[in-house]
Amino acid sequence: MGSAVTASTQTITPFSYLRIDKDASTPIYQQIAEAIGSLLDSGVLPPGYILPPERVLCAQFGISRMTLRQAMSLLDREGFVNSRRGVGTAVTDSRLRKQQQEVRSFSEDIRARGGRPESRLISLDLAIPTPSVRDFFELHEQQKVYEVQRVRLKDGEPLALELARLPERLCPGLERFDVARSSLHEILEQSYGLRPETCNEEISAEIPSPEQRKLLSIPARTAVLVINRKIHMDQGRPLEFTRSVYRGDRYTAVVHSVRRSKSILQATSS
Amino acid sequence: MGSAVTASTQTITPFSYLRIDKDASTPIYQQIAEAIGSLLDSGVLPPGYILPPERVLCAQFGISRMTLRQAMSLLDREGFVNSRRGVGTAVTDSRLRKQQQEVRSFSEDIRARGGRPESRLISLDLAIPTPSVRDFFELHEQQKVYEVQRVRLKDGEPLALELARLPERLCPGLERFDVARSSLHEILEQSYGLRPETCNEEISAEIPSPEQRKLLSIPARTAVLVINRKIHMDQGRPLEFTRSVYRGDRYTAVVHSVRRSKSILQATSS
DNA sequence: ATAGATCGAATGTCTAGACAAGTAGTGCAT
DNA sequence: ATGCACTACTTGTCTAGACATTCGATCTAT
Repeated sequence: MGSAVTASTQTITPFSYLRIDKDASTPIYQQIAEAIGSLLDSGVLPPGYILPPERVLCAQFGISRMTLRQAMSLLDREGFVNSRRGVGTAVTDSRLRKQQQEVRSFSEDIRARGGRPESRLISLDLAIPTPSVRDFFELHEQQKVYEVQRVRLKDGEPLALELARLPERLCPGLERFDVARSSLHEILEQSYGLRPETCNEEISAEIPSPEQRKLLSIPARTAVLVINRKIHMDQGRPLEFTRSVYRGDRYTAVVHSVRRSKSILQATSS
Repeated sequence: MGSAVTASTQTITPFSYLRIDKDASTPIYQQIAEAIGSLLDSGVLPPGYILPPERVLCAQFGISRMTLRQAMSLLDREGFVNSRRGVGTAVTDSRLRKQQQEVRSFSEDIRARGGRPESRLISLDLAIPTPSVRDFFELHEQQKVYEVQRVRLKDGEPLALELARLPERLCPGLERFDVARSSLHEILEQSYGLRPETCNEEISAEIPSPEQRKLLSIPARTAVLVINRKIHMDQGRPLEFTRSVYRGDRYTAVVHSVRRSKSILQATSS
């Protein structure tokens, strides 16, 4: 407050009240990114608002410019702000946040939609995989996969039919767990140390089979949304291959995408 | 070659042959990111390969470490490499590239799938929008929107029925263009300077109506994939609201997602 | 053999500057 | 009034260091 950084009058901005702890274990740039990020997130600053210049912020925080720019880089990367050389750094509209599409399990998905997820186990087998499944898992002739078939419910109502396949090699003894009660992904992470990293989904529309119709209580003249998802782990190792059949009248897949940013390699565009 | 950076023997790596131009207009860190990126992309270095330490690369390129780290940051952000403190920087499996889901027009989508996109214009009207459409575009009572209805074809076969809505205010005189021949997105960008930035899609499965069945020549017992896409521009301004109906037997939506990275604000998780 | 201390090497963070390059406005000359 | 040079201010790029933190291997004492 009383510090005379420059002799001129200091404009009071919302940034004047942010404080950082230089001795904390979390790095300064992260503290600043979080502080400014939450300032933007709370809606205190309207979209288009021009932030104070970097040098002013540096002086206020008492840090070097490169450190501040590291924080700004984080904010820019996630779409909180938008810098233009020679002009300044402006607050971006919150609808424009560049969040990556996230890998979500059924449970996480339903909870994110404000529902209560449940499962009913239909079968849990150890089986010889079909060729396409074996290909995906890169297995030998004899290696088996777990096939977990469940009815998935949202708020007590049947929503989807799910067939998850996992290689036995990665999670031996899976049948000992109660896959109906706890989330399959929680079991994989906590008991086997397996973490999904990337996911590729193929979404298509189909007419339900009589069996699907019965298991999901699908009314007449209703289609189903079929999602085939392939999940990989950190070094690209295949983890899960799941086919989910959702009631078309109760479920909608949501995809968020952004404009192609100038990539390092823009070979794919013709 | 002849430079004696250190007295010890220099290991020859593929990086030894990369050259940069310090006087070029493109920044050094970007040149280096591109050079190393293309090296990784060409598959010269296998996944898991440990790059030379930063300080070695700095010496080879004759640049400062912060500059090299800026290049590495780019590569890391796009998933080309993976750094671990105390260990080193390793090449990531190419299947693990963290590409953002991209905004694609129908034409771009079909071309990316290796097909030839075409259009047949059904109607182009200037109409009073429905409440939900008006809400999205933030329009007043009297303001109108263009409604462009087209049959979209892939390799000459009807694939989708598309109803695109655009506010008249943004693209007055749109009817003068040949929206059947050229891509709507190209017209918007080149003639009106309108560029899509983000896109939100809701994908659902439905039973086709008799009219849809006729226009798309949909066979019996086939569902349709319905995609509602809302496109925004740079400051979050709404640009386009489109409803597309795809033949379920010919089209599959593809979604790529990644594990939630440690975000600046991780408030959403309960 | 095994557990623990040590140490070298690697990335992570940060500093205090410098110059480059783009933008928008000021003010002058026409 | 109009066009143009100039200037102040902004972000972008880069340097040459410093110390911190983490990991893995080696060495040592038990």
